[in-house]
Amino acid sequence: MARPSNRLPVLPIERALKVISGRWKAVILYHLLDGPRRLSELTRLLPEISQKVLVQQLRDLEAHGLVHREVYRQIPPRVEYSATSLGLSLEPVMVALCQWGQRHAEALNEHDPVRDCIIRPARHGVSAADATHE
Amino acid sequence: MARPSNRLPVLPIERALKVISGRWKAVILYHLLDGPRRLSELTRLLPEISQKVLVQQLRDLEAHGLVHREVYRQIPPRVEYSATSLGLSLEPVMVALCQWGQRHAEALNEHDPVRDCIIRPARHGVSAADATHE
DNA sequence: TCCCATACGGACCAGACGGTAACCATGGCT
DNA sequence: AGCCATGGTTACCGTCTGGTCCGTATGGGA
Repeated sequence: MARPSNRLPVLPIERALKVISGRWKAVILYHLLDGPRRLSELTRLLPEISQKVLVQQLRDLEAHGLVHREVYRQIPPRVEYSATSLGLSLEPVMVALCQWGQRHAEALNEHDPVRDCIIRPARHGVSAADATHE
Repeated sequence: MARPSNRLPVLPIERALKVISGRWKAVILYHLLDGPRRLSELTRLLPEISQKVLVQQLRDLEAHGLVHREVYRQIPPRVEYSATSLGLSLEPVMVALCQWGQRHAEALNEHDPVRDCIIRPARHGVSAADATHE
């Protein structure tokens, strides 16, 4: 973890929201659910995010204990970001949020084509129970 | 509903987060789970929020279909805010967020006294199945 | 006539947040 | 010497958000 985690809200729900409601945090976390990713991988997976912002969001997630950052001293450098167990434990909550978001979209502007849920909607045989770190 | 709901993010999870992650929205919504509340009631229940900000948050919630605003033309004026069915449907998600928030608090700074969850942790005989509006 | 309660609305402001663009350090390869 | 890839960082900036303070409209009651 980077810093001793600056003061978060005391109410659990506000704390939870504060921790995951950054502009790209949910999407980033989603891409880490399947295992570690290098920064360059994430950059390629999420071209809409500038690298600076990506690093920023990752560092926030790290500071809040959701993401682990592993540096391999190689040339060229290799840095891997992975979800901690705390980060992984957020998945069901994210799924719930996603499902509610779909419901919300249907309830309001049903004319809009309902987009696929980025958070896995239903898992069959998945292997997200490995490198957990922290 | 106030406005036709300005464009929300397309990804369901981002949409959900955008809709509920205002500074006071979760807490406000919590207080509406049990039924309609007058603005003055909410002001008294949540003294830390200035009335202007309270109205602001309520109007956002209304614009996004989570809250219904009922005006009674009386003197002095009477305005009641209540959760719509869409708003009520968010409760389980908020509970999940709250539980995860507690877990997060314990995982990081367990020395801090774990605060009670503002979102009802387990309900016994509750009557939140009434005025639903929308 | 003045004051009260209710339910706002506008002016103004400071900080957080996200975004662009450019720069930097390392060491291998040619 | 110059270029490449990786993984950053720094400077700067515009917008959004929440916050304070104060004004306003209505009509009842003293």
